[in-house]
Amino acid sequence: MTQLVDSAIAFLREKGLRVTEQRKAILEVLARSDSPISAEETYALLPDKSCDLVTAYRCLEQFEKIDVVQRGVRENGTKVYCLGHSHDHHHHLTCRGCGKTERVDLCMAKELEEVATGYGFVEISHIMEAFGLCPECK
Amino acid sequence: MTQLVDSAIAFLREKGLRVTEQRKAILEVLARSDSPISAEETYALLPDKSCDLVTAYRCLEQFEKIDVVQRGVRENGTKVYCLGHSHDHHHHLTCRGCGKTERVDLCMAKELEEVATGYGFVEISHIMEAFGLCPECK
DNA sequence: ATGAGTGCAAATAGTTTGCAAGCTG
DNA sequence: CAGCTTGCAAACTATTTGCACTCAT
Repeated sequence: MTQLVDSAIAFLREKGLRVTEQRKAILEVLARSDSPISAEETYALLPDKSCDLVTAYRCLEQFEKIDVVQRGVRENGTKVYCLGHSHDHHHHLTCRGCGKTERVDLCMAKELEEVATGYGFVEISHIMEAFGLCPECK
Repeated sequence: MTQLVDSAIAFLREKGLRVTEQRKAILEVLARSDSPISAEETYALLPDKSCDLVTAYRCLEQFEKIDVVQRGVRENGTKVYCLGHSHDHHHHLTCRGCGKTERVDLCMAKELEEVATGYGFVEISHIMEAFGLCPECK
């Protein structure tokens, strides 16, 4: 748990980002969450308002840039984040009813890369999210 | 071109939705666009404000429900729509620079369905979008 | 004629920006 | 002590909702 946070913090330093209490708190929250969460949710989970909502947005954005977190989207477009480098790239299956999330280790990054290269595109990224109703909600 | 719109209109009737000038105009715009567009963009492309922006939102939502259009998301979370049934399911590769879009016929719906079923999930849907820089923008 | 559909105004959710003050390296 | 970070307020974008009116069926 703290293991994850510690290595993330080390990573911030490496990348020249400053390590503040706020950032540590945000990383803790992400480490504790077993599913991707939005900036607002991250903020809500912070122990007694460790930082401003705006700061949560800004940090998550920074974290994504240096690849300390991975970004996803909800069915409604909300951006969500989870701790982890892109070499641990994976996706999620989210319940439309209760929000319960399962990790999905399927990915077609390679195939996409090929198709994209065929069109002459570079710097390919992708978003993939699956939604459904979990056993309890159906 | 009108072919697509006509069959879409027929589909609305089948599903019990009413066929209005506004809906026809929206379908025309979608048929004319070669890439998925947002509700705002659809609205902007309507010949001299054929309907209100809100109506565009509401119609696109309805259209998606009856499966006359397919919904996607931009990298920033904006919802986008393109004409077409889910049996013609496909994805897109969008340029981060100019917005140019290419169709991608890759899809892992089947694999996702399997994994999801394994977790006991039902009514699976998914979102997948790829982004990159096109030859002109790189 | 009746309820689905529309327009207008206003509310909401999620996110971004400007700027002065604070803290890290 | 320079400048990255933060907080607060405010702006913004995308989308939704309430309600009276209209029109397709």
